[in-house]
Amino acid sequence: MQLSHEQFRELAWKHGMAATHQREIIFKAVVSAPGHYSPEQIYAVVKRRVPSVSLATIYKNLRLFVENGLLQEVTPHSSTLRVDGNLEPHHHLVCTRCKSVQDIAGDFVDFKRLARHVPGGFDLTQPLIEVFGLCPRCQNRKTTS
Amino acid sequence: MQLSHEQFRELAWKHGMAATHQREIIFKAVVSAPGHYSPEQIYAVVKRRVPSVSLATIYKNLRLFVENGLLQEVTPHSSTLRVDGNLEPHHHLVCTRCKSVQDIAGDFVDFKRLARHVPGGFDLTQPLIEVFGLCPRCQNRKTTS
DNA sequence: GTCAGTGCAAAGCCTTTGCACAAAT
DNA sequence: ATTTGTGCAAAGGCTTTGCACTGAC
Repeated sequence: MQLSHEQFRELAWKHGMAATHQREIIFKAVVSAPGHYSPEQIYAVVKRRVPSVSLATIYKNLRLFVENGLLQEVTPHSSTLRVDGNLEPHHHLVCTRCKSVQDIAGDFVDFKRLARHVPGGFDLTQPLIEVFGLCPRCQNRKTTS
Repeated sequence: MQLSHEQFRELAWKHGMAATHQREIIFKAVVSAPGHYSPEQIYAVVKRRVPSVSLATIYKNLRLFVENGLLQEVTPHSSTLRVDGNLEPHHHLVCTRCKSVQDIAGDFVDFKRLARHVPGGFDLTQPLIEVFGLCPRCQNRKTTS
């Protein structure tokens, strides 16, 4: 995705964020190409253009972007280890905001079609599927909290 | 799930693990009821029956169970923050073992059916779906590494 | 001029590791 | 007897926080 300076300013203002130089570089670093980036990777890229930038600034801004819905996390999950006490095949419904997880059943996935989009050799014999959304509680909390 | 002492021993042996007392209590603590448990939670439960147990033992065994396929992680993901440079709606295909993530497209999800299984009020307006499996590389690595 | 953002260093969690002792095979 | 597991304490990695300075509005 390509974004002009003006477009970024508007986007930032729309979400009540100041349009700082660092912030713009960070955002562009993430969306300039599809990919799944770690804070360190983004730090390295941003540092080329803003050598004084700190990793803490990267973290603060990524978090802000995610909270405001400008970016998505690859893993909208709690980052702590959880193991599943349910050994039956089932799927998960996860709240993007509060990270709560509940089990869901149901055959809403067309595995034949899915198989067509999955690269050859990828093993889906025990498929677990996670669906992300916003739980009722979190919808009622104002956007930026 | 209920499991007899004998059943656990067999299960352990089948995977080349010694059937220790702690290990059995830990496993049963996880599978005795469906739920998504943190190591701390399991620690608390196990400690009631084996007061000398340490948190490190919980971690070591949970990891072992997951590696051997006796348990599933709720989040079979890298635990570090990643943001997505792809702002278009898309889904993820994640390798349970090496945690690699790739984008997949395709309409393999029946959202009407899905909606039927999702509790009322859960917002799926921007659904992100993650499908877990084993990538070709990881299939070729032997099970216990 | 005011308020929000940045950068630094320090603190905080969660998780893993190394090692001596204990238990399982 | 040998091998594998346990428990402790210490180390490690990733992420957040507090605070003075800087820059946006």
